[in-house]
Amino acid sequence: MGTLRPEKLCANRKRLMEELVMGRDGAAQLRDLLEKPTGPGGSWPASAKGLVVKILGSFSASLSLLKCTSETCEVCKIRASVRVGSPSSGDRRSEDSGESSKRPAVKERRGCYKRRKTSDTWMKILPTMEDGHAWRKYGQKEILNAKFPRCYFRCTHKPDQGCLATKQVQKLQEEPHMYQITYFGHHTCTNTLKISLECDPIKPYLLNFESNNITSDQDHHHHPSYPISVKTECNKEETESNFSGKFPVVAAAAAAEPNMWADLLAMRSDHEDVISSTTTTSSHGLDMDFLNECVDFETDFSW
DNA sequence: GGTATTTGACCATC
DNA sequence: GATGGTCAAATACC
Repeated sequence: MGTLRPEKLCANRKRLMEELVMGRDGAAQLRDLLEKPTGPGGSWPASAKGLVVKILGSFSASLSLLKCTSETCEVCKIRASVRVGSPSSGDRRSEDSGESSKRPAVKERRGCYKRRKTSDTWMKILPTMEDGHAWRKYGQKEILNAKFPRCYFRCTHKPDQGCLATKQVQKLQEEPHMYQITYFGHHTCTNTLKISLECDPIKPYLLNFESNNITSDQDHHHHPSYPISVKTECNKEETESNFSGKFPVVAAAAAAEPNMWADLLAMRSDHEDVISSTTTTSSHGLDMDFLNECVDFETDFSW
């Protein structure tokens, strides 16, 4: 796989963010207008009607962008394959033979060999390779046409709990501070669920997730009420009830879908310049308005 | 001494 | 034969 720049991963994603920001700004303006006295005869001013059209347009555009199937978008390609893929047995040979059957008739060139993306495969681009799980490195390879080697990790709990989750981590060639992380399989091991906001200024939006008595990610989806603690400042921890009281949507979504959050936060970093000029930011640097909006939006959209 | 990482070798795939 | 993924012995670290 060649090296990917985040902005090349999906130009539509960037546009999606811009459309969502426009929609949010429009809604805010509309709210301000609606708080003012209505015009003669009790009718809303023409500017309010124009804003409604603008907002509807933004959200329509956003929805169509979410249907992105761009050939240049690796994320979309992987997700598309995930949607059509069937659960794999974990047998690499059978997986690869399955991929061959879907491949175009044109034989791929050498160096284009890729591990099959199954229903348990997804990719992220993040400023850190930390994701709250314990991984053990088992290999590293120089990859053709890639500046940085690819590192191979498997779950630390594979020997004792048989957890088959693995991941591959590779620095992006043109953005060495970003990591392309490809996950294979879900964790079936048990560990502790904790969400902490890193205080490292280099990665101010990172959330760490550790599950507590969770038997699988599937269970995690079905029971979004696992104990969660959220560190909003260094060495200061908030209880789940405190946090969920302040940010109920964030807490629920974090419990329900940690992977989505990593995606979301990476996306947020990409668009920080756009967001920061239009939204409020909490004391620890995490833009809760933005997160809440994204959560509201994303929870209605299943990949 | 136990655990994690490194790295060359092996194997499957193309 | 080239490439990517994994294994496993050697090494490093705590």
